[in-house]
Amino acid sequence: MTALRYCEPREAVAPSLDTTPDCALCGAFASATAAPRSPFAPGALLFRQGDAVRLVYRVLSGAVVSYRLLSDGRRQVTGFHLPGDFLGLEAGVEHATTTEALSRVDALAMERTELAGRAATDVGLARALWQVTVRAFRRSEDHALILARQGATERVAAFLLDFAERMGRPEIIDLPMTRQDIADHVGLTIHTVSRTLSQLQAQGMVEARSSRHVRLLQRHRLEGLCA
Amino acid sequence: MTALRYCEPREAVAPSLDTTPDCALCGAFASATAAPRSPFAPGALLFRQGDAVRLVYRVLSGAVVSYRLLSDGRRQVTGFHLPGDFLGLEAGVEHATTTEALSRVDALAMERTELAGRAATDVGLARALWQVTVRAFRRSEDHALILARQGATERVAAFLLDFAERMGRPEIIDLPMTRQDIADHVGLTIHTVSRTLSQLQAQGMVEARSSRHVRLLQRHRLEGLCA
DNA sequence: CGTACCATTGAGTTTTTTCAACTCGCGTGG
DNA sequence: CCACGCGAGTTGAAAAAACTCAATGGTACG
Repeated sequence: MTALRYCEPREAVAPSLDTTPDCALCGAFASATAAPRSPFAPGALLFRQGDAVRLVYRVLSGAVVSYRLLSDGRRQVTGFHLPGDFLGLEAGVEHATTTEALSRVDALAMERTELAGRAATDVGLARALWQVTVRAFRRSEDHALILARQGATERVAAFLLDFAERMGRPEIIDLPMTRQDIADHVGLTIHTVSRTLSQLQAQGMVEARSSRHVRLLQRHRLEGLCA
Repeated sequence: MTALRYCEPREAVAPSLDTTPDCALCGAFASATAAPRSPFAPGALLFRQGDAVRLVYRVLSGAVVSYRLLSDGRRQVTGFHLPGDFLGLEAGVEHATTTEALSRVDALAMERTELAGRAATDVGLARALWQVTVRAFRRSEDHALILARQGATERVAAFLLDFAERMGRPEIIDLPMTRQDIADHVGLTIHTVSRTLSQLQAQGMVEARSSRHVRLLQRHRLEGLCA
């Protein structure tokens, strides 16, 4: 069940300073005085950039996108969130991103104050919060590296591989986001993303069954691109 | 005194979920069974990418650069560290970066196991560790945004402003790193960085007294570039 | 004073963006 | 049922941005 992914991390990101894997956060959400929120419809906002952090979430189903809007209207997609992911933990007192449901989304909610209160007495929970943040940091640095140093082909390939990995390496990946979302995530225009996908398909690495369903035909070649 | 910067953060990055500013980490380093390490000479490595995390540091003086080497020889500078900064806290069991002294560097060292042990019983310390990581995460996301969406001029301007800010906004900023270091940080080539600086100078926003000493003449115009 | 490293600058090339046109799929309303 | 419109996606051609290659200039240090 992918909802438990962060309790059994398959990423090679080890916990910080100590090595205790930890599911305290999952437990906190499970036992929280939090109702499973009524599901979010596609396009619904879980929270907005600048909002005070009241609730934090754990995604149960569906997909979510987080982004920041720039003053000149450009948009930076900071990440996509899948079942098992936590939302809002790495925020300050204000949310740094707007977070929007891409599909129908079920999530567990928890009061930030309740979580903070528990962490103040529960060292295991405090450590878990830290670990989630460390993972988010690592993910962000990996992403920065791609943005700083890779061309369009590498960026798109890396995105596809990463997303497939997080989906559990299915035969065909079902992309819940638009090309624009991808472009705003990997720092390209929608045109370049589209062209690049067409090129990957022409080279036989990928098959686009429809624009939202992509089959990865030659994972090793894609991985080679991300050197 | 800049060495206490992280105890009195001037960044607008608030602590996570709760608002307690916290200097538990400073205290931990101050009272650690850690010798102030003999200073590092310029070019000396504090640790290497892939090393097990044995010691974590707090910089007292000098400047430090952290970077990751890619398989194809390219290099991504993840950040520069100044007095007051902590090094190695956001790492997993292995360091994700190589960290190198740019100048003569004095630092306090602490055993990772000692810090982890204290954090296991000291909730305040655990929270401080989390907050430092949250800040690193925010910094990384801000950086990713620049890399994803900004042109050369904006990148260089943002770098100069950020560095000046961290130095305490001196009249003239003294860059401890080479052009190559800057280029590898902002995701450009050394040539583009150099050209861009020349342009900023031609436009009167900056004065290069020498290649390592830059005076910011029109901060507002530079800030305008980073819109 | 020469060597080595860092930095700057110019010229040509590559990559990506921009601008524009066109296609596809899908739902709505005539 | 079909025409229409709309948003999403694709593709081509021209323009802009950044990179590569190459040469030159500057500075520190032996």
